[in-house]
Amino acid sequence: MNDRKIKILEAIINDYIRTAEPIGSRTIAKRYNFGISSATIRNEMSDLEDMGLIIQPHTSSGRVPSDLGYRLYVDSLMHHRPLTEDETISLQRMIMKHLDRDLMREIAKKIAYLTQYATIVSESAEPHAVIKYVQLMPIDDHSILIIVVTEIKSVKNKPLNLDDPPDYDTLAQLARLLNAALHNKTIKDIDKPLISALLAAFGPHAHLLIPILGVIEQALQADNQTYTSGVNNFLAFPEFADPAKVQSLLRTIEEGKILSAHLDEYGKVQITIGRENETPILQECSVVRTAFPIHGKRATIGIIGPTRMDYSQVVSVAHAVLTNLNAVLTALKK
Amino acid sequence: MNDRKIKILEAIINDYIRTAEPIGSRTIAKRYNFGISSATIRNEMSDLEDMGLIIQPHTSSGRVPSDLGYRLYVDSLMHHRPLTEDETISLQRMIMKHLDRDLMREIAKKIAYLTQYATIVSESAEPHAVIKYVQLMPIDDHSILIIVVTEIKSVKNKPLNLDDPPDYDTLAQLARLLNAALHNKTIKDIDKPLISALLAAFGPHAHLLIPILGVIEQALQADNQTYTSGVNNFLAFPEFADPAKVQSLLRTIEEGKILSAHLDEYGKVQITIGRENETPILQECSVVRTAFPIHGKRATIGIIGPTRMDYSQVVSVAHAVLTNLNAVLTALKK
DNA sequence: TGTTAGCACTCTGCCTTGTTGAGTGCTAAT
DNA sequence: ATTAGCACTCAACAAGGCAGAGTGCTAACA
Repeated sequence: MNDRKIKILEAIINDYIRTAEPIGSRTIAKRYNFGISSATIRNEMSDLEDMGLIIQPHTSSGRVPSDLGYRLYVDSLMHHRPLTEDETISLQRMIMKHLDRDLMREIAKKIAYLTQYATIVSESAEPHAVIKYVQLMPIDDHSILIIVVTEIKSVKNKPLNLDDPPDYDTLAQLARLLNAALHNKTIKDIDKPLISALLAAFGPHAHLLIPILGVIEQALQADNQTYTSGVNNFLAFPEFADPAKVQSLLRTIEEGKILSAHLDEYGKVQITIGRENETPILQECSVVRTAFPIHGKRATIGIIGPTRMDYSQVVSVAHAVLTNLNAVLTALKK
Repeated sequence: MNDRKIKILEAIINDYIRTAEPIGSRTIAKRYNFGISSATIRNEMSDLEDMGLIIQPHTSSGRVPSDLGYRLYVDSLMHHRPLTEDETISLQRMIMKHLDRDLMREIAKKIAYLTQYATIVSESAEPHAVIKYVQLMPIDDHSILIIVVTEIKSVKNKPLNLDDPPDYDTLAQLARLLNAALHNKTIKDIDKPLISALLAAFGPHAHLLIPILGVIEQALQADNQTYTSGVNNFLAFPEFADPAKVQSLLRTIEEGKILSAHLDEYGKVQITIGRENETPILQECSVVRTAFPIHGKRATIGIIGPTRMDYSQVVSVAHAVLTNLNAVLTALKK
């Protein structure tokens, strides 16, 4: 594996990412001034093919990078390509504007716009989320509001209609009981003995406990809000000319299967290329995934394109989102 | 316009909805036993074409319904086709299960599943929404929670970090001030004089007012949550074999332009066919729209397919959703 | 007068065939 | 080790030809 082979492989990958056409030896000889003839390149390409890094779709065509080729490129050849200043500013503005409203949706939009690939962003509860605080308060003569605060800034509430709701002070008393019992508990900690104890403590208001526990469960549950943007881009890729393929891909995306493979680490960017994906239709795609914590929840980003995706750009955009989010969040904490 | 023409038009529309292939006179003569020959049908078809109800894509092909033809069909010929019992039960279960969680998303899914057409469901604030109740409460030593209840069951809340938050009683006092000033007010009623008055009343806690008003504004704002399902179905329609067309359609759907034409009446089902739509790409589609009030908000449904869509089925499904929602909601009110 | 059989004509879709061009592998010369 | 040259392969495209579905028109018929 000499330096020349690397150069040729890079040339093939770069050109193929742009054109989606198999690259021939003559094309490389002309486009790049490596100072070697097409015949030499042919020989090197033959070697690269033996190594499994490139593939010949049919006997007399140019070469196309293989999954393994992309893997090598992604792991050691690829360059980082930072966003322009304008892009960065616009990204930061968007984050600040939507920090507590529609952030996931807007991130999906932004990434799809920047990369021109389909993007999924999903927000779900931390699996180890704990209850911070429960509050009950009267809304009007016939209803009360149940409020559950899980992690800092993550709040769930639900109104409850009652014929004869307890008064303010009674509700405060009940809330005190709940907080004493449930503070820093996870969903698993709420077991039968605990519920029995609470029922007893609630006394004449025991009937309130079930809806309250329901809201708590909802608040702790992973409810997996998912936002998608830019799926239309798939229709422009020649490798997805077959409508049946796109249809099955869109269905897979809609079902949210892309983000099911769980990332453990926050802030890392993970790439799965072609066959490395488990879902059949995704084996013709590459997925760039990353995750970050926000508002006590866990957000996951997935960017999906053909294996011929512009990894360098996509990874740069993903990093940009992570770092700028971080910057805004830490700036706010001060 | 005799009875026989109607029959023939219906035959053409029904067959074309199924097959997407132009229908010839011989086909009709064979498939339907109207007791007339293909030549007679040809004459009638020629008349129908003169009336603008059907179209001949090219000189020697069968006929295809025109937008006008579909309009006639939809307005006077179409039959209602009720859901099966199983479908109704499953629909009702879904509604009850998701009544206060992900209802819009699930409705979109359900309709897309039942009709096999792309479905958009969007939820937005009523333009005349009023403030019902504002509440402030402490979360912990460094933050308070702002809660705004707009219509019954529509609640918005936001935590606010503070160095030195007021205590429980002070907050209650401030909330009382807010409620006195804002009860049953709309966003437009919150003008400068009102804000000045509140600022004065808040005294040393005036700095809390701005974030509070921000949350109120957010609660009253139309935030237009939109859910989409079943877009992949478009790829199966032969009239959308052109990827560029589908791409532009998907983009239009993603941008949420489908529901921009506002329906005034709740509970009505409105159909726009082909050229009746304003958006260019939608002129090859038909859109079935309806709206209903829920949780004090306004929900809008849009079902999109080719002009050759199965109107009868789509309209029936739309009605089914409306009536079953109504049934569940009124049942709960008791 | 409305209906129908028959015929000539038209147009699309599909299949076949031939041609072009890009690309390869191999061999022999440098 | 590199390169020029050559024979070979294969996809993509265009051109031609055929089959089939469908029409409009005319003439015959009830």
